[in-house]
Amino acid sequence: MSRPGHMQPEQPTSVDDTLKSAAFLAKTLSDGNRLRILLFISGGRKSVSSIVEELALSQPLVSHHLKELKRSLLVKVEREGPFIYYELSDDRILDIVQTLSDIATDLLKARKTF
Amino acid sequence: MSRPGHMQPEQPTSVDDTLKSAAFLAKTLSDGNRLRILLFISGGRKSVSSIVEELALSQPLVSHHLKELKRSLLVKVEREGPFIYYELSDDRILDIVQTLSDIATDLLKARKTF
DNA sequence: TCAACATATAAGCAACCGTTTATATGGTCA
DNA sequence: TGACCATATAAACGGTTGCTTATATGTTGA
Repeated sequence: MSRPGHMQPEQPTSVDDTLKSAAFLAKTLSDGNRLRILLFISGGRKSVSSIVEELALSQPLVSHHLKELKRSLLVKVEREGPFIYYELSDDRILDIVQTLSDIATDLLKARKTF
Repeated sequence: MSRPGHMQPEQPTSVDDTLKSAAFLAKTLSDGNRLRILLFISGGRKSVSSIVEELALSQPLVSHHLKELKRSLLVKVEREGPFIYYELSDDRILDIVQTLSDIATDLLKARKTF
């Protein structure tokens, strides 16, 4: 059966819906500080305070960006005593950041060459 | 030699500068209509009016988005008579859009499962 | 030169974003 | 309980974004 009783009915997902989701993810990646945070926590789960120290950003600003990353499901959160650890939820995000960097570098280089 | 006389001096590019460029590209990808335009012109160079027709968007809106795509160097432009054709400048953009879509789909599926 | 077409630009607007400053929440340990 | 630490939230701000409506620019063919 394609729809067992205990599952939610699967609403058909249009191409446009998927593109909207992709655009939503891209928006989350569209801030330099958020990319720095993503790269930093890609080295293993990190507490908020360690991010604040490493990236030299204010604590509320880091909290705000982490909230955005969580909202787009790009990070997983774990509480451990008074500390809260953030972790990358999908490593393919790193590939995307890397490819975006490569493309940006190439496009700029090609423009200067003209 | 690392710096022949006819070349511009290469200013050192920091990791943060590269991340900023990547973030800038991501911002251009952060709108559903721009992604639709990119996918459409990935099938070969397209005139503005054909984009307007295919995507059912207003002509000024399409022009506006094309300007953004051009500003971030993601498209190349060619005039031919009264028509202006836009073309993808780097096919890796398609991989990125595809991967973003995949990740978005997986993250949403994983969330519903919990 | 003029009309018709293809595209770009300008002005305006509600909504959103990144950041700062200030304050609240929640956990730990004495 | 209360002081202390880690983190989150709220409010306010200037700046940006996506879109619409209206107008301008530029090309073609008569």
